[in-house]
Amino acid sequence: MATLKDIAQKCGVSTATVSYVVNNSPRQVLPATREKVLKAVAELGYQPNAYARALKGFRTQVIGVVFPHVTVPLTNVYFGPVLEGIVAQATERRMATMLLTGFTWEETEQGAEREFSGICDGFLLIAPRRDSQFASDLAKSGVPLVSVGTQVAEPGVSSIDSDNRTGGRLATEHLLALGHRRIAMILTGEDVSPSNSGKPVKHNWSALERQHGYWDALRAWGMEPDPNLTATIWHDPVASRSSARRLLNQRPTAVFGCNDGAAYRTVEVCRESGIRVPEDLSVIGFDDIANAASFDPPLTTIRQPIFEIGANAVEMLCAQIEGRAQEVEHRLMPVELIQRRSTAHI
Amino acid sequence: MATLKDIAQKCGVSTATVSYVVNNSPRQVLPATREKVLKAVAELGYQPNAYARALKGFRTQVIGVVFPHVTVPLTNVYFGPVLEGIVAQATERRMATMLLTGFTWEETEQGAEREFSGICDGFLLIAPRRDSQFASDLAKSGVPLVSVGTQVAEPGVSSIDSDNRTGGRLATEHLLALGHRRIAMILTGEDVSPSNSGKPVKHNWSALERQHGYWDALRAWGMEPDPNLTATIWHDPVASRSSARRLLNQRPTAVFGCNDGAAYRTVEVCRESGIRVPEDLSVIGFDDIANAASFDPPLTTIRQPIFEIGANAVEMLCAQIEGRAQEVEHRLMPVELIQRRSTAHI
DNA sequence: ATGTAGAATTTAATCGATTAAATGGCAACC
DNA sequence: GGTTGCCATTTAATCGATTAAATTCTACAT
Repeated sequence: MATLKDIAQKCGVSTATVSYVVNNSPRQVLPATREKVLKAVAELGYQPNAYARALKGFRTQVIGVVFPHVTVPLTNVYFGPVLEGIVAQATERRMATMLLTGFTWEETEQGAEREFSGICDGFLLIAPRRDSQFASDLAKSGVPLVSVGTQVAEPGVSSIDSDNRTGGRLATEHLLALGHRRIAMILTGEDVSPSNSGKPVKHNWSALERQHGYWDALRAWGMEPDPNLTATIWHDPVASRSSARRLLNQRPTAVFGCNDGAAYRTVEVCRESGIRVPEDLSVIGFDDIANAASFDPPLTTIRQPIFEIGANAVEMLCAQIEGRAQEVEHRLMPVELIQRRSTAHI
Repeated sequence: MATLKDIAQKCGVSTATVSYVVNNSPRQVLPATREKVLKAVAELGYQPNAYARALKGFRTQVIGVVFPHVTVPLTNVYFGPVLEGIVAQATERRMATMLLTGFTWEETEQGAEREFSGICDGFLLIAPRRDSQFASDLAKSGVPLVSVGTQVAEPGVSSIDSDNRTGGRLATEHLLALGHRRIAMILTGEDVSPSNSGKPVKHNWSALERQHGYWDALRAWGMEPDPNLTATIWHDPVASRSSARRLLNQRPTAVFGCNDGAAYRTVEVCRESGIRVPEDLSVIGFDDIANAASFDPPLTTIRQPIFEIGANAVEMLCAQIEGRAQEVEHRLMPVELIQRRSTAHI
């Protein structure tokens, strides 16, 4: 690899002069000299060393995306489009995206901090939950940081998410307007398998927000949420099914799944039990993932702008990186009811 | 951010000593000194500056994945799992994955080279075609590089791919064994829209390899490929459909789609034209993407181990990076016929 | 007391850039 | 001729690490 020095030697000038030419510095450089240097640069295929530059405090043009690989694989219906949005927006700004991940959340945080903290101009945190040591550390050291999909506990960390609470309300109001009164909700969470039954369930932040919206709607219609009409499912398919079945035994007339996957699994359980959707039970989801429209029946759901969330996250992060001083911001992206055929009048 | 110097000052030792402790150098360091340094490191939350280290020739533990964003979006059925495999294997090796992309292939190559060439220990190239300036440049400068899914034209560049030619043969033999004789093939390519009709079609490397396998099988059965039984489709859905229709007018009894998407689109065109699959026409795909089994009808296809391709690519790249000297290697991953219901005896 | 081996630590060069400050050269003006 | 001022260029410090070489210190034998 050719260095500044090589160019300088070849041209018989100092490295400073070469640097001025290469960086288009406002310094005066004789046109003849500039010419000579540019020629040598082209000939030797010189590329400035990114590390040396970064050492002098330049931006590296790299965004770190921190996420746990196990719970949120890339092909995930949520994470995939978010990453698409991130990469598209980063590309637009000529930045690269670095994926920082581990097989558990703890490993992810440690790895990101230990190995790569110096390399990125800023970080996007796709944390499944509110508590994050990494977020606290970064926030304290003033490194630009935006949390995606979760408002982390650490104050002072900006975040972006869809307006889950409004979405939860919209979904529930839709069911209420269709005449439903016994409306159940299915949450998702972690570590709730039977083997772990003692410990408290750790729900995803977004699921809890959506539940708040669900409660809001019920209360606005003068109803109090019935704890028996809420169930949690998780990655274990067997346990999830039995949990769903238990819920259906409570005879709800409608189910609000906190995401399309949960809704779809409910539909599957219904099919096995001979419950028709939407005739016997209305089901509404959340997300409007790519194939929600081709479900059988096509799924009524709340659409959230997943791609735009990723793009906005990059935009917010760049604002921080470039020091366009900002208050802490919790940006909420609008959601929208998409009516299809899995919900019907009672 | 705390630096080596800060630690050194706090402990009243030189930076060299701190460096030795931090790096567990074989140098002798008094246990008391070591203790003192480690304590300061913990207290100040010191992290070595990755750039300074890299400048001294250390590995950065970053793999660059170079791909054009437009043609191969992340949620793509092929690219998604490949990237999964890459990230999983990289994570296993405590490396990070940097996504280097642009909106066109040219932009991608320029960007990767211009901005980030110094940052990565090596590169994975997911090039859609054989000719790549970037690959040539990297190969010449000796930067570790593995091409994924394409054998680039530049000699000396290792590659990994599934055994497309064997797969093409397997698919065709399957159809021949079912009694089919008029077997059509659908390729995919770029820049073949009507507005671009003058220029030659640029087919994907993998599609062409599969076509070779198709020819191999036909010839082994004493048949000469009929050019009228080959069509190309591309991103433009309208033009693609008319191309598929033209092909069907040639009355094949079976169609080999060079990937599952192509096969599926053929099935759709058949449905519109009242052609039943597999009764009137057998259709076989390639890839075995995640939902090939839930197609209607479930798609017979050639499975390629997409995830493992990504993982193997990282392994090959790391071998290069670590100097475990290798010949140039073109690794071919095994493929497998998956029989489902879209193909039938004539 | 002196010399010396070996352990512990420090000094200083280095990686490849950037950039403030110093320098050199040249023309214009009194 | 000598001074001034400006332009072009170079010198040298700097970023934060690593590490060969130099140095200091300790302990022990003679």
